[in-house]
Amino acid sequence: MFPSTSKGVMNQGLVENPEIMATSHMGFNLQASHLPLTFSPYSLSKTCTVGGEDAVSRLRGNLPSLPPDHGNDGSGRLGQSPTQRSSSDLWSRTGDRAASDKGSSVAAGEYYSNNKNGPAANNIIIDGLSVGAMRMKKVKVRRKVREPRFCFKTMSEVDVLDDGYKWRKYGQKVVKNTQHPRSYYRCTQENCRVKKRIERMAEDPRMVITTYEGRHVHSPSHAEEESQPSSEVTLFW
DNA sequence: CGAGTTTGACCAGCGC
DNA sequence: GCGCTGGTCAAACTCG
Repeated sequence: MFPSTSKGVMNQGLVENPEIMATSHMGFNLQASHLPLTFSPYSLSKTCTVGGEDAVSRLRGNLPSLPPDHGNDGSGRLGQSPTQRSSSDLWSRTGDRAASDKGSSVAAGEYYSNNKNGPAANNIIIDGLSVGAMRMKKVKVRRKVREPRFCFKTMSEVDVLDDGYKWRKYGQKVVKNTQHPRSYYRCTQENCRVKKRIERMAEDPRMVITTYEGRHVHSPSHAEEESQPSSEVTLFW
């Protein structure tokens, strides 16, 4: 479903929004209790460190959810203003199907291992963005609907991170070349089609790879009590 | 009893 | 065209 890197789709020279934009579009929220944490891309184009001892905690609750159709023209690319475009020139498009489809099992390991910084404690490293595609099944017709995707890895005992949203598991699959199954979750909020995949790295089972797909059209279920002042968030760079 | 999880089956895309 | 693989569905099951 998502173009693989091997097919060269990733290298068409297209420019996407900085991944962090997509991150905020998705209303991404992460709890500090799972540090250390490392964001990673499907492929490298740039590495940014949202440094700080409590970077993750500051992340939580401070990434605004995107209005339902903002920034997505349905073609799989995030909408960009000229201003955004200029800043995104530093970023190259990553694959639409990076961590899925053929080779994805290794993909997880390969793409993430590109991060040479390693899981530095309390540092968040974001080095890429992938715009993905997803299939939607309606009756017997599955149509492709591309959604922005964002993935990161955390060193955590637990698989499912508390990101403030409520998820419902809808599938589990053992992917090739990995001993750990990949779990599929959907946001339980009505009309919210955000999904996330969770799997453990083959190379390092302590590392949990979480891939978000889509954008939340609502606030975190408990954002009110746990969100921080928006002034603390510095996810636009 | 409702919500969430498990799990086998099914389907689509891709490579050969 | 066929086989492989990842993603999704949905019935059965579990849990509170």
